Parts: sequence; C-alpha cells; structure tokens
Amino acid sequence: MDEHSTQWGRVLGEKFFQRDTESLARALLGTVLVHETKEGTSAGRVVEVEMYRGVKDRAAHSHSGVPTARTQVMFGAPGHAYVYFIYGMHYCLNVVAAAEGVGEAILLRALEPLAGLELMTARRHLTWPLPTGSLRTLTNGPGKLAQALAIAKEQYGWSLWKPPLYFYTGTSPLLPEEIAEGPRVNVGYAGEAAQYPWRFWIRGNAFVSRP
DNA sequence: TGATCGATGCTCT
DNA sequence: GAGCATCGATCAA
Repeated sequence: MDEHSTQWGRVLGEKFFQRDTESLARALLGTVLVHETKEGTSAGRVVEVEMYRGVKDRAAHSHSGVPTARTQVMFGAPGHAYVYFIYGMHYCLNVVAAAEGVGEAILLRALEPLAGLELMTARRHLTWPLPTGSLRTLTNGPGKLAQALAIAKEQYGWSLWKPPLYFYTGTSPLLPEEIAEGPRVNVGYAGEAAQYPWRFWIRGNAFVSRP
C-alpha cells in the first residue's frame, strides 16, 4: 500500500476514460464513485451501467449527431459528467465516453452504498436508520443514486477524475464472467436498438435496479 | 410480487 | 404539443 492507495484502491485518472465505450462501461463496474460536498462525503460501488452510442443508437440523446444545449457535453471529451433532467423531477448521471465529437455516454444505474449512508438517507428523504434490508433503496436506480449523491444540473460537465467528484479503482478487479448483460431499461421507443444488450451489471449483485 | 398510474417540467419537433 | 435513459404509491392477487 503506497501513499496513493486507499481502502478503495487508487483514484482513476483522465486516461482511464480514453478507450472504446463498451470497454469503459464494463471497466466502470466495481469502481467506487465519490462525491465530496460541504455536507460530507458519500460514496458507492458501481454495480450497474448502460451505454448509449451516438448516431447508431436510436435510444441515445445524441442520436441526431448534432449537439444541443443539453447534449453538448456528450459530444465533448470523455471522462466528464453528462447530467440530464427527466420526467420533470429526476436527474441521471452519465460518464461521457468515446472521442470528442462522437457523442457516447455511460449511464450509471445503480450503486452499492459504501460511505455517507446517513447523508444519502437524508438526501433521499428517508428516515435513519433504514429498516433491515432496505439499504439498496438508497441507490438502486439512476434517479435514486443521483439524489443520494447530490448530483444535479450543477454537476453538468464536471471532470470525473478529481475531487469533488471522482472514481476509485475499487479493491478487487471483476472477472469477465462476473459481468451480466441484457437490454437497456425503458428504451422501448428505440426500435431495434431497444434490444441491444447494452446494459451491464454485476451478476447476482443485490444492489442493481433489477435482477 | 407484479402491474398500473400519476407527478412534473424540460427538450425537441 | 408530445414524449420522456424514473420513482413511489396503490391495487390486485
């Protein structure tokens, strides 16, 4: 254990994000997302993600290929936060992927809460302590994890390789067979793309949004 | 345990 | 004006 190593491994640098999108989506599983705020630090292990892929993906916000006010960061350099507002009340956090101009991103869909549990509970407007077995309700969905970690429009465009919002490597690398894949959630409008197996999760993990 | 539905406001056509 | 990368309540079984 050197001076940069912690209980959750090492901080992921900018270069980590510079790879093809599916590789990045799989590599993000098992990492630990941390958000430091003045209220305190909250963190969780990434257990479920979905990738969204530019013009070849009807489900992607970047599908038209033309950046808009909302999607411009998605077309920027990888490793930045793409945060969008949905259904009039929820935010979702994505990691921008692929090279500049391409328009791909990875949606973080579920975390395993690791630190700042009481803070996350308060942000989710739940009462502490949580009933036995309901820890998963803190962060088992994209809107829930954004709320629990205080991710909103303010975080739009933030770099994800340095405080206050960043990832640790995690402690034990996942084996390929520990990663399950299947169709993405709630993209039925996307035609053929709705069937693409672009949702990835840690097989058997209790903290995913759905088994 | 699962299906259905309302809330709520931004984005893009 | 229509639809949405969701959530939580409610109702049926």
